[in-house]
Amino acid sequence: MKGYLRKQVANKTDVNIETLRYYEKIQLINPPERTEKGYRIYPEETITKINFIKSAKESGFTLEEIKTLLQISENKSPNLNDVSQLLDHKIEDIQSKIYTLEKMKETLAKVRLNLKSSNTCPVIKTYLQNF
Amino acid sequence: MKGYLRKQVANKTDVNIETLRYYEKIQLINPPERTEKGYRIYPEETITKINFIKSAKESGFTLEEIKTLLQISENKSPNLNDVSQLLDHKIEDIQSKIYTLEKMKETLAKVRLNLKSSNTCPVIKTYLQNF
DNA sequence: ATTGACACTGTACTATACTACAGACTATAT
DNA sequence: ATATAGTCTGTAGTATAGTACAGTGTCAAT
Repeated sequence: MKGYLRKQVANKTDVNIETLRYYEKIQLINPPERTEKGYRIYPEETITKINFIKSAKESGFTLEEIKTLLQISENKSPNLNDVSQLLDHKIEDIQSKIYTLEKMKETLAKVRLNLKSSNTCPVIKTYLQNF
Repeated sequence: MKGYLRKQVANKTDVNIETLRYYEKIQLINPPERTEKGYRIYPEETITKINFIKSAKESGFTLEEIKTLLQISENKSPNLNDVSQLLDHKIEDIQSKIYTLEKMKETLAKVRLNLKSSNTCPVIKTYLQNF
């Protein structure tokens, strides 16, 4: 019987043990196999998936969007054209997030540079001019 | 009396009119000036700020984090060393978000490439190998 | 055989981030 | 003068994403 129990998955991925049940409920992860006595046995894949979900969440995707991303990647959508369109859309989405983050990074780097030289000048001006 | 009424700000930034009051309540934006009769008059700066908040939210920052980002940029923190450290931390944060997004983009691009060639092969494998 | 750590279910509670609404006032246009 | 569109306040309700807990069962070690 290879695989992980709830607690083990929770530890390995550093999420709350209840979160796994929640993700199963909203169908973000597949219901895992069960032992005779009804214990969930998660495959290795679940670990990878949870880690992906964590990353995607941090990058501002909702669980609903992540579900879509996973469906795309698993090629579960019925129509190939739909998938293609969705993919393009998601890729654009991601690109624009990257762009925003890069602007933010630049701005904060500038703020840091100016920190010691002038704490009288309201740095927000430097900052806001970028948005 | 230059500035914008609530509705105007809401329209310009495409947020719900009530969101402005909410952001004021949680001190994400400063309480604006009022007319004699108590109407809020928002300065141009607020528009910029709201737009920034929207971007940052999309990039996965919480309102609490955004508050910090704004405080840093406005140089409102008391201690310069604290600010410097926080800045470094935030910049790293942003960098790691960018990294994740770039991996996701690449992956989806690969999935798109493989779309027509093979819809039998579960693309999730290509996908998950990147995480 | 019993203790302790884990599992199961269902249900309830929480935090974050809004969003809506009621009841009253104000401003502008006809 | 009155209609209507916008403002004010306080308060309540919603969606998302968990998180906790009660009551019960299971397993491994002593």
